[in-house]
Amino acid sequence: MASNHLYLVDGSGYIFRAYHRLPPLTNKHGEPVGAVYGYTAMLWKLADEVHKADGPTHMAVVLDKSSHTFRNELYDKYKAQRPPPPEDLIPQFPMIRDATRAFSLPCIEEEGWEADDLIASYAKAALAQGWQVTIVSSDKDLMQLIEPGLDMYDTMNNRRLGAEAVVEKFGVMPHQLGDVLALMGDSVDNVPGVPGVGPKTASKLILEHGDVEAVLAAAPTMKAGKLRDNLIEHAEMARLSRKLVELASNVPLPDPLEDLALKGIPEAPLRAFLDHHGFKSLLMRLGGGGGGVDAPQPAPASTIELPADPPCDHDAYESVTDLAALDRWVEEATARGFVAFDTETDGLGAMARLVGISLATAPNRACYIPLGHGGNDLLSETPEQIPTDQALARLKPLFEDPAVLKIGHNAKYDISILGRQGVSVTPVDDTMVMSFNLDAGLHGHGMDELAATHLDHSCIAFKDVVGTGKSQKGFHEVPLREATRYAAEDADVTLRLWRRLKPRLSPEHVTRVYEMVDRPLVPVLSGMEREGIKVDREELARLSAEFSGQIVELEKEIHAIAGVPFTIGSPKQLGDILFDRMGLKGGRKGKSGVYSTDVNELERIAADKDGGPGVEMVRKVLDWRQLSKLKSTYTDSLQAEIKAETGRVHTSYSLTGAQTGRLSSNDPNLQNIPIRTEAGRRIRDAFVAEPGNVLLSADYSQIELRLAAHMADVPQLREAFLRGDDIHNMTAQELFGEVNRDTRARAKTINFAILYGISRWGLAGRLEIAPDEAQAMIDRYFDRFPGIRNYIAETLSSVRECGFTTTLFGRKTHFSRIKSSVQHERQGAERAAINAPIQGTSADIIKRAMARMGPALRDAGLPDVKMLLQVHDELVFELPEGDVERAKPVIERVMATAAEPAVTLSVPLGVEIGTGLSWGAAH
DNA sequence: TCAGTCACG
DNA sequence: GACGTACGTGACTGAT
Repeated sequence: MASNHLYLVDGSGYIFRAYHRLPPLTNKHGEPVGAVYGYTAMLWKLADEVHKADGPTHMAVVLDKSSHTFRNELYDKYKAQRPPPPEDLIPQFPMIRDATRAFSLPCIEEEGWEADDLIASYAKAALAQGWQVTIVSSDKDLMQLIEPGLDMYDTMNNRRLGAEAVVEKFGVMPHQLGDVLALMGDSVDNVPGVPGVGPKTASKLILEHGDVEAVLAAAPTMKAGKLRDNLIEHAEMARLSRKLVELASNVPLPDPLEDLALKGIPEAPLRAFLDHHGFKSLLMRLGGGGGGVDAPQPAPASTIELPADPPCDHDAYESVTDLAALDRWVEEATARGFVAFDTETDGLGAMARLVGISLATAPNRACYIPLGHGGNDLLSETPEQIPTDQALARLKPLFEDPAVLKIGHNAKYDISILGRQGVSVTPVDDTMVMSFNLDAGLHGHGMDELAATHLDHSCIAFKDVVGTGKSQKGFHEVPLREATRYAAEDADVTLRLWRRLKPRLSPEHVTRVYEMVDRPLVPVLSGMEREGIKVDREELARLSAEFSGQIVELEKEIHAIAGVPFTIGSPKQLGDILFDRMGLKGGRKGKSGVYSTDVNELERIAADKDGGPGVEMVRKVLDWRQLSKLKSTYTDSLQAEIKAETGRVHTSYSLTGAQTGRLSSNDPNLQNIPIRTEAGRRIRDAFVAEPGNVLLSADYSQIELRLAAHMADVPQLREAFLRGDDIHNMTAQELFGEVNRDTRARAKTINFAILYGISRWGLAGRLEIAPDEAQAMIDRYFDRFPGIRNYIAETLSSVRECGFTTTLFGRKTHFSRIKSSVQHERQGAERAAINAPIQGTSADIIKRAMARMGPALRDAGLPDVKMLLQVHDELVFELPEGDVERAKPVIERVMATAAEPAVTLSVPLGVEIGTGLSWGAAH
């Protein structure tokens, strides 16, 4: 029997070469696809190799994931001045993954390693097993690896490269190539080498002396001249270069060798991929594809017109209750290379109980696998169903198969549920996130709404299945046939949405934000939700009791002053008491005829120096309000949120809740835990670490102002941040010519006003000055910082033209009211549009930091550091006390460099870190 | 279900 | 001249 033969494809290297060799082709959707076309054709060629006697039995595509590797630690200039990839190549990177998936091949990439290192490690492991290895690449660095049993294959020239090719090109054997490359250096990668030494001299030196160290040792004895001097003077650079060109061959393999076995290419996903891009000649080779020209045609971007799918047929859905049927579904999904899925649970949140799983592979081809139906209710009979552990044992390989794309709608939730069952889910697409990236601001992204919008289909309402109010049942009590109709429909609709939304990503230019920001975050958030954070119930109970006593006391006093008992919590009653009964002046009624009693209004009254009983009462009402708020929203409610299983509180993050791209947190909201007042801060002290651990809080300092300085190009602000100056002092100096407490406070207010889109009245209200004065101040700000004026003008003109704003990472937010004929609607949209790119870019950056944090900590040997919370510009971690000092620099680095390499900022990102036994203490 | 209020960045 | 004129959230309360 022939031995195994592993093909390792250097995907990253290939795409750059293909980009420069092939014309700038565009597919029918207007997407640049030249390199993708070349890459696809290359995979095709490799697929043909399978049939040859010596062909591959195992294959993987290896890609570069991170820009930061151990080589950057050795030499900070390594690859530092590489120009960013060409604009029209960037969107092609994610398409490479799509192409790879269409061929059902695993994609290997790992944070902290270059593709070359992974290739070297896989090659070494395979050779050790006695396998043959072929590296599909023509990269000179990889030629070092050539040895008996390992060759290279340059698909562009159709050439096999063995040791003789290395001798021909460099004059040395492959095992000496590293030494030659080190002496030569590489200007593209910024490997320094030795000045004046090129390939010829390098190979001569190495042939003569053996390796770099021997050359350096012999240098003093060489004949006097430039070469000798350079070798002596740059010896250290030569040694460094030797380390830089060395390939790491002991990287832990992300996927075991056996998983790279070729399984054949399922036709459907490949056809879908080729069809999407209009790669006609390849389609023809697949058989049945239309004729016509070979290369994709240049064409303007247009909306994708898919033929309408058949309507949802609920009777076509299958209830899967035996293993044979389940195996058929797993097999079909594996063959297709993608599957839509959904989980049904009792209750909500990451800690809910799994009741069933649905799958869909094509419109109306969907099933429901009941797992936890019946059971704890005597009235409902337990239907026949596969025991959960058996079903999951069959489903686990599917959910974990790197060659099968799992499509979910709000997949974060399903990943949590399955994760608790020991099943990880990867790779994942999420139609809710896709919709958000495409259409944020236009409509919601719930499945029911999207089904109505895109599919003209109205989904079975959940409450029609489980009922409402007292008679509401758990999903496990829903009869099997009905549960199947509902659950399988969800998977079916998810699949249909995916077929509509996925092809829109690239032509609408949101591939980058989807692939680089939001999609990688889905499993990360899932993990954070499952992790939860420990809350000290007794501490909260103590606070509740304490607040309660004060509230009762205040209530008595307020009623005594009013002379009549009333509901203090009713703004209507309170307004009537204050302004009518007690005769306080300045009461303003809103359109509903109720006096305003918000905190601004009450504080205005409370500030009255010679206040009568009314003023005294208002002060007590303010205290009462604060304590009631803290008690009802935090100290009482949070106790109820502690889950018995974990003793921790598990929030749920919404990726699609905030129009700007921020996350939001709910059930409970852990992004608005008090901090600004003393009473409130005590609530933060109830968020604690497990024994032996501490909490670490890391926050970006002034990130939005820094981004404004970069995006609006304000030199004074930029330089102040570079110097590390106090930014509000700087603004005060610019605006008022002197810095004191008052001018700093006013400057701070104006700086924030700028971020939020300013109006003279708004600023006037905040600063308690006349609108005219506020306007003068705004004018002065614009005169000192003209970049801000330009930024606002450009942002507005662009949002008026396109209807959306974009962040530095390409995130869109749509503003349909930007053209409203109602002035205050239009002006509101304008203010939001000015803010959205800044707030959104900040959100993009921290999201990237979050996606990179886990791998970075793991690579640093800190697997026990857990990321628990995100609060817009802050990340909260729990970690063993002994890990703190090692974790700090890793966290700091990941956060500070999170924009790179996609975006290069002209201001540094400052990160502040604190630790303590409680969240309060970590600040 | 809405409006008002207030906790956070 | 008015817009309860700063952006983005979620939870709770009382009133309907």
